[in-house]
Order: sequence, then structure tokens, then C-alpha cells
Amino acid sequence: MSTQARRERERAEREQAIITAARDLALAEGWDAVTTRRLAAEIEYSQPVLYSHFKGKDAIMAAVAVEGFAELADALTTARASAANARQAVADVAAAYVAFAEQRPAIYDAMFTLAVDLPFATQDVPTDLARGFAELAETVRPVAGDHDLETFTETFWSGLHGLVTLMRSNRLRRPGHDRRLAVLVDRFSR
Amino acid sequence: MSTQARRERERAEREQAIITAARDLALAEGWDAVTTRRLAAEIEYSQPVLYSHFKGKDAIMAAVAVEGFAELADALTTARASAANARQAVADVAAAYVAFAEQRPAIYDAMFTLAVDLPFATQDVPTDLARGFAELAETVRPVAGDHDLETFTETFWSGLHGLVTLMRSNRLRRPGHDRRLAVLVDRFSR
DNA sequence: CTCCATTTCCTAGCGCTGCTAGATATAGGA
DNA sequence: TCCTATATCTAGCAGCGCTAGGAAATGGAG
Repeated sequence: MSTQARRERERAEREQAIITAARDLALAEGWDAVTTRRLAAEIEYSQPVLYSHFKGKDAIMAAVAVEGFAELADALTTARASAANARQAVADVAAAYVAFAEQRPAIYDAMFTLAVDLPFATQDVPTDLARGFAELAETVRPVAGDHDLETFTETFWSGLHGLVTLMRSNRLRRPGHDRRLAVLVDRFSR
Repeated sequence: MSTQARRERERAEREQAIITAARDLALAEGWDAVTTRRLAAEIEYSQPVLYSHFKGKDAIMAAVAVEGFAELADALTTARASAANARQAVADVAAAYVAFAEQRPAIYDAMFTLAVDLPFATQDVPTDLARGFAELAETVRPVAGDHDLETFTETFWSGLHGLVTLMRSNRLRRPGHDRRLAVLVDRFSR
């Protein structure tokens, strides 16, 4: 009976290999370079094997995004935990968010720009996404004033997301990035 | 000599027909449905003709984006002009921005999400984009306080852009959209 | 150990994409 | 009327995501 266990384990390992290969390739060369043929070559199996693990390329990108949500949540937690005070926490968490997006642009895209539908249908994503959101909410709670916390958090989040995406698509001048972030933090922590 | 003039005119008309066809098709069915073959069929010419007008599909999308920048600038100008006072102007312009993005999602994507490089290399885009940006800047000038106006404007813009994009990709709850916009306006016009 | 059934995997190919080379038709000037 | 130059089309390339159908490997029964 252990042979079946071994098979399942190997299968799980192969699935993780696909996700990792997609992630690495996307980070190195962008999502355009992530083709099913290259992924198959990377894991040293043929193309159709991918489809026995994932419904399609979108599902693979969604899986990468799921990992990303967990990483982002961790980064935000770390930033908030090490902040000296509440106001500084807002600045630190904002900086951590932006740093995450800049260091892993392809993953950030998979999380927030591409693969629109799939991930949010599953169970995993809401968990880690909600964790990250909760971390943001706790960070801004002391400065939210009379505003509804959830709405306030979402708006702050949108500000961060807008900065990140406009910056990355060259709609904003590269210098001034820090100053814009400072303005945003100032506006949301007065 | 007038035959040459006629030819140039017809050529310009055909170029505009391509842009309009791309725009309409993108609005109706999304950019995925805009293929060079469908565009060619729409203008009743063969595929290669597209390439005598534009370098490639990206350039066609960029041309659509250019038109979009002009429309957006107009919408912002109208909104600001009809506002009762400075504070109301911020709210009205913000609402106009969001409305533009929601009513023409495909065009907004071409302007700010896709077609990253091409448009900003040409001359036209900076003009109309700068016009829209200037409109935003004049709107928030009375409420910018001590902040550098350009930085302040960019940050406000990022907030709007973040709201729009996260909303559209279902990362934010559909209800609460107005409240989030209200929070943003409040933060940037206290 | 052999045979069969089942699962696993690959080869080959479909219809589509953006894009282009080379042939063809059209038009203007001598 | 013929020649040249421009305008346009037909046909095709290489690549994409994805899948049907057959081959290979595997595990259990006799």
C-alpha cells in the first residue's frame, strides 16, 4: 500500500515543481516567457502532464499567486511587528508592501493584475489574502479615526497598489517614488 | 497633384478606421478579441495593410490609448469646471476619473495597464496625458497644503488608479466603492 | 513467472495568434 | 500604349494553449 503513498507524494512534488518553475521563469523573464512548452521542458515531462495537475496556464499562474499572497502577508506581519510605534508601523508596512511588489513584479502581477478569476474561487487564496488584508487593517486601525476600518483599509491598500502599478508601467517618474509614498502615509496617518 | 492629396487623405481615413475598429471591438469584447485578422476584416482590407500603418498590434493599442488620454483630459476638465467650490471639485474630478475608467475599461487598460512602452515614446501622448495630469494638479492645488504639488497630485492619482484597478479585478467588494472614493477624497482634501 | 487490466505518459496535431516574404494587381507618367 | 512604381493580397512561418489517441510502464491475479 505504500506504493500508492509514494505515488501521491511524487505527484505532489511534481506539482510543486511546476509552480516553482513557473514562478522562477516569470521572475526571470516575465510571464510572456512562461509557456507550457518551456514549463514542460523545465520539469522534464511532456506538455500534457501539466494539464493533469492544472486546468490550464491560468490555473498555474493562480497557484503562483497563492504562494505570493502568503509571502506578502508574512512580509507585512514582519514589518508591523518590528515598528517602534503606530505611526511608524504605517510607514514601515507601506514600505514593505512596495518593496515586495518591486522585488517580485511578476508575482505581484499574478496576484493583482493578471489571472483575474480563478484564484478567488478556491479556498486557499482568501485565507492568505485575508491575512495580508487583516495585517494592513491592524496597522491603520490606530489612525483610521471615525472611518469604517474595512473601507479605510481598502482605500489605503488601493493607494499602495496604485503607486506600485503606475510606477512599474513608467507612468510616474522614477525619482520621487519615496516622496509619493511619504505623502500617502502622511495622508493616511495624520 | 491632387491625386496624391486624395491618397494621403484616404490613407489617413483608413488609419483612423483601424483605430476606431480596435477601440470599438475592445470595448465590446475586450482586447483578447482584437486580433489582426478581425481588424483587417472590419476595415475590409487584408492583414498586411495594418502593418503599413502601425508597427504592430501594440502600436494600434497605443493609438487607442492616445485617444483615451484626450478623452480623459476632457472629462476631468468638464468636471472641474462645473464644480461649485474647490473641495467639491476634488470629489467631482475623482468621480469623473472613476466613471471614465468604469465606462471604458478596455481603453483604460490600454492607457495604464497594457501597451507599456510604445505610447510614451511618441510626442502625442505626453501632451494629452500632461493635460489630464495638469487638470488633476489644478484640482488638488487648493488642498495640497505644504506638499509639493506634483508629488501630491501623483499620489492622489495613484489612489484613484488603485481603486479603479482593484475594483475591476474583483479584489475589492463591489459595494463600498463609493465609500472608498469618499475616504480617498477626504484624505486628500482635508 | 506470466498474463491482463489499469494507470501513466508521450507523440502528434488542431486551431489560433502576430507577423512577413514574395507574387499580383492597380495606377500614373512618357 | 507601354513601362515603372506603388498598393495590395495570397500564402505561409513559427509560436501559442490545449487535447485526442496510442504507447509504455505498472500492479494484481492465476
